[in-house]
Amino acid sequence: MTDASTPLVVGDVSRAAGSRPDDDLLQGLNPQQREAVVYRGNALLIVAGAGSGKTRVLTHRIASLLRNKEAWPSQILAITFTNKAAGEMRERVEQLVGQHAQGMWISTFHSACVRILRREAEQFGFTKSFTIYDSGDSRALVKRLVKEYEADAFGLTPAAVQSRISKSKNELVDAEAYARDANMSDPAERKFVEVFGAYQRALQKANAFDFDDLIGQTVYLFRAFPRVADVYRRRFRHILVDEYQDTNHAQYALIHELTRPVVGKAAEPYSAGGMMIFEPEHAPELEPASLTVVGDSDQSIYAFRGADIRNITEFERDYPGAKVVLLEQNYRSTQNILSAANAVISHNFDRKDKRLWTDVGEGEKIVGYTGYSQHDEAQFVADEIDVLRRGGMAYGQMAVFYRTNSQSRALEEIFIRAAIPYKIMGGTRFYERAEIKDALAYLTAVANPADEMAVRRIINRPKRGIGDVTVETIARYAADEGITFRDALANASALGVGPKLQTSITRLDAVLAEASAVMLPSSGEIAPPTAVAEGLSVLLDKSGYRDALRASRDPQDEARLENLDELVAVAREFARNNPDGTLLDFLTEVALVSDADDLEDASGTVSLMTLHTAKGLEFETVFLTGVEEDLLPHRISAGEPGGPSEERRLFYVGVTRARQRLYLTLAMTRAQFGEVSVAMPSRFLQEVPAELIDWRQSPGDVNSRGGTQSRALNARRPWGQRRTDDPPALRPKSTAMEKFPNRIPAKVRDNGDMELASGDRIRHEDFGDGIVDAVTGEGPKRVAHVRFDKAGAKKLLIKIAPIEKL
DNA sequence: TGCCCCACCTTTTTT
DNA sequence: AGGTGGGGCA
Repeated sequence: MTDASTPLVVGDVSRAAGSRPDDDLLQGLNPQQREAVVYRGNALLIVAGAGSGKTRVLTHRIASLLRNKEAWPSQILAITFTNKAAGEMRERVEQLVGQHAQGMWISTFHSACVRILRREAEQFGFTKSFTIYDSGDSRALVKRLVKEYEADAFGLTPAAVQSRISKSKNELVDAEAYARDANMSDPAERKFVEVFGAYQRALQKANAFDFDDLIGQTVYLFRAFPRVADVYRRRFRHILVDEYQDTNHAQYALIHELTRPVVGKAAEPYSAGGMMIFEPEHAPELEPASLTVVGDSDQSIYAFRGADIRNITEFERDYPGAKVVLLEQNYRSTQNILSAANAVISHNFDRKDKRLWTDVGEGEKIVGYTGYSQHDEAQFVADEIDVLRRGGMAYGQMAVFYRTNSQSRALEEIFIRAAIPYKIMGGTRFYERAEIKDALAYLTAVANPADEMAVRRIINRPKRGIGDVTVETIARYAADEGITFRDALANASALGVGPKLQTSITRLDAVLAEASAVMLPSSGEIAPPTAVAEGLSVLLDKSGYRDALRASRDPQDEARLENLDELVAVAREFARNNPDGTLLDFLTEVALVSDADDLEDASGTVSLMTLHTAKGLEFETVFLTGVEEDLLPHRISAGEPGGPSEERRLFYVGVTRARQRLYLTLAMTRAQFGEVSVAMPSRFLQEVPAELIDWRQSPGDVNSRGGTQSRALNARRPWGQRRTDDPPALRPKSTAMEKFPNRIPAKVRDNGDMELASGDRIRHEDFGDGIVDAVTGEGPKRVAHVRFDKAGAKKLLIKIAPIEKL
């Protein structure tokens, strides 16, 4: 996080004569890639298809700029989508140019903005110790305000309010601007304006930014203070943006601000919040910085949160004279996989045609499988992983993708039973766990005492007998005295609360003060690198937080203690990597780093993740599960403009992650909301040319019950009886193509409105005869509770179960 | 104030 | 189905 603060040098940077110092950087690049590396001009758009080596091109381009002495490291700003991508890029540039990589800014939009805002916060009413609200924090705040303003009476749910605020900010429309254009004759709209305004005031009061503000306020800063903007325009001469198709309007505007020409005359020497800026006495007017963007509109999957695909499609208009380079040769996947991807994505009508190709050959066919249930589907995946593993493929080379996080459950259950090591990427995040948020709130209370939310969060954790009534008393006292909530804790005796409460409050105040002394030593002293970890331990121990967990009889609290230990370990690790890192640096990193970023220890385990998380990754083998209507494409996308296309791109992203083997799997029934429902094969399956898929079990097979047995049933057999002599991969290939020529079968097994009542006798293809105990549910979701003579009690979905009435 | 039970809502994706 | 939050009661 620290910056080498290289003095800014502008002007002639001479080129070495003779052979280019970057010759070796061009080795092994195809002509298009080479052009993308060597082109020099104000604007360059690299349209990079999946797997076309864009990271290579980007890193080599940066290295080339450095090697040729066309730029100092400090003049380079490279923006990536995730911290992980940033780390990888830095590493690869370092491999190419060694120490010269230091001083470059390679980071996400959010991290870059935090660095700028910390330096400039005082320019506009914040202090540099501001904290960052993640979506959970924002949600909590919105929720409180919705309640306070009784906005729910107008049909405004916290989730809706939060999303509207976020969308608005992504369009650079702040609370004031929104209020100006709002339709104030609509009472619900008026209410929203009120809440939006209150939300923003609360953030300001807490000296905090939410995710969207990090970008939006930086843009505001640049526009309101051109002199500040000029500092960064002079500094960053080469700006590179990865995943440009996923930028939203605010991010677009930020880049636009940074790539304006510097028109103002250089002002007097100017120090920007710690960054020493040396400006030559006669700073010349400067050309705009050169801008390189890389993107693929076919991989735009974040429109739902404001990403604007037009940023890439209209790049040439925004930057006249821009050069466009197309990378279509794919170095990742087999031709079969690419053909499937090309075929599916070509169904999106509003795109420029682009066809990925490779010279590595056709490769294996795509394998299709249809399970009876999601457990059955998961069992197939587990069995295949087992077979591939025995064939020599490492677990780390295999990944399972799904559309929604909830789908991971069934997979996990089966994987645990099959003893397959796996790791869930993303998912329920470590940093969203209650105990971690508590611990971070303690740290925040120390780092940014203005953050009332943080103090409120921890004031009664562990239980100190400080309830709502007392909290409000403190809040009122703070307001009356004109001090912060945090400072009010120091005057417990003046609050007019009972002696027991006074003691509790004073103790908490003392703990916070002690930790503060450890982590934020008074001026002059420098906190040792371990200060954060030590301070955190002080907070957790002396507040009684750990003791309370230890004393608890809730078995989950054991795990919570371990999580806290892990957080302390993270703090130590942070200290190792950032010897000068402060408490604020730590909190910043934690707020901006997602779990998806720590993919390092995924070796040796199968990776499970959502399709969104999968973007930018690649695996030898990919299982794309739940390829069903209403799931992929997701039901909710149907109603949104551009939704179905975006889902198709999501499918495309998933398919193109696979290097050699691709599995497309689905289930005929899926339990959702605790209810079983019938699933239909996804339309995307129809869009894959039939000859590319080898169906081990097609939807047609399942519906006609071709004598195969449910794997879920296999799985329930005792271990010894498992048919190890019949591993799935060695089974005769299905000839089901004619039964399911890649068309959604017209004859799904359908019992129609079969009437069943308790007492009826039925016959099931697998379970034999039984008697109906009860029927629950309605319509197509009616479920029969059946006691089978041999197989015991089962619940069956009447509409599709292979049963007949006797 | 704290605990327990019930109702409800979830499940789209994330920096 | 499972988790969370709110409300009511001790």
